[in-house]
Amino acid sequence: MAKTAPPPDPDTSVRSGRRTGLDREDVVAAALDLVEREGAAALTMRALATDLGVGTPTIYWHVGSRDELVAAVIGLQADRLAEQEVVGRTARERVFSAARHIWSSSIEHRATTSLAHQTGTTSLLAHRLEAALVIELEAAGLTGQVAADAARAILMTVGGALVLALRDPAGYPAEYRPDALWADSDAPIDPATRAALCAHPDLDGISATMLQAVIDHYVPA
Amino acid sequence: MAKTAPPPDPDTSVRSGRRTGLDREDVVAAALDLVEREGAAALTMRALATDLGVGTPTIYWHVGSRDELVAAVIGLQADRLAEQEVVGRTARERVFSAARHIWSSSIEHRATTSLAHQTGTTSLLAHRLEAALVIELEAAGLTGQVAADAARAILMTVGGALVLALRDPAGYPAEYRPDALWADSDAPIDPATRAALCAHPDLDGISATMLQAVIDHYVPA
DNA sequence: ACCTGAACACCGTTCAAGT
DNA sequence: ACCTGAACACCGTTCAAGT
Repeated sequence: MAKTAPPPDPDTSVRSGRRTGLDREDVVAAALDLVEREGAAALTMRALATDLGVGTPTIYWHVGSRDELVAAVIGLQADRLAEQEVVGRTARERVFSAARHIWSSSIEHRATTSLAHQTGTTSLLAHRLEAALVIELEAAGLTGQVAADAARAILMTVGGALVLALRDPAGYPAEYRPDALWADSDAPIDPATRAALCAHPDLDGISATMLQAVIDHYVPA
Repeated sequence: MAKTAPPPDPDTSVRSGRRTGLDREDVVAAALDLVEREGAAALTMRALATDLGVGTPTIYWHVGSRDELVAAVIGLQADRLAEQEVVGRTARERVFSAARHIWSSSIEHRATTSLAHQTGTTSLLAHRLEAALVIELEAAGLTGQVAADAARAILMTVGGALVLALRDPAGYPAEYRPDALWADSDAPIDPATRAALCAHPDLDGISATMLQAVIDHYVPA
């Protein structure tokens, strides 16, 4: 539903000579595509330029710098996520729905989420969904500081689960992986507990449970 | 209380000629010091080599690669954090104390925490304090899956607050800062709520409140 | 206004060569 | 065993120059 730019003048869209008919919008979309395809680390100015068939300085002309490009990419992704519809009949159900959208879309587009995470632009990525959350909270009767606190508490719950979900065990040496740490730990811990700590956690389930608890605490039934 | 290496042979400690008397331990300690002093981004192999007065390849000889160096740095910081003592009389108080250690030390050493965050080694940084948490949970009567779930829920709560606390507003363009996003947002939100969302959140307070709620949920009184 | 080739100062990493 | 100088292939960024 995002407003799409009208097609450029046919004469300039014929990419003869130096004009490529490239738009800032095109550059940002290609960057997001690159991240989703090949991961956050693959987003280099040169790789993006190659994808678009232009020289590297062209990217700079359109977006200014890599930091601005990243911000624009995260912003675009945020726009796309904002299309998701909040469902549910009760206030609690609808708040839960909005919060779960943040969780599931972050997992689904984990490369982009990681990019936001690494660059500290998470608030930008979450902002639209956060707004949806606040609207539902207000519909449930919360306003002012209480609504803001509730929104933050919910965001913290989702964000905390994402920190655990998005860390890449393949990213660092094997002896530093969580399961190896617990297996090798000399802490006086019960074997059953140790086994549970080594196992792959059900983050989706824990996250949902905590989310429900936080929402029940803030939103009246 | 970490075992310190005995002083090297006096003859080799005289840094004449090629021997520098440098240890892997020294390299990692200098790297951690560099991060704490100048931030996560300042940790480059060349800067570290300059700090230590050696050539860059020397760093590689001692630590292998930058990824391994980062893992070792985070591990060293984890060891230092582990010295903090858990206090409190009741089980809930002690679990709360252990969890707050994770929060406060992460804030206090935010540069190192950011480094762990960016490189996906958070689990490594938190592991020792996590172990302390599990020990207190077991002392409170939880074992196996329940203890592991409780530990994860507590970690998620702390981690979520850290995501919000550690993002650097100066890092990206002004128009993408959280307060600007809320001020410019066209979402139908009550002015009082909007103002509360623009204001600097009391993360320390929210974090403590949520932590207490999670602990009360898992740990019997 | 839009785009390029060529260069700058960085980065992680390697490797033959020294002692 | 430990350390170096020099190089490699990358990176973000800039800039004079083109149309």
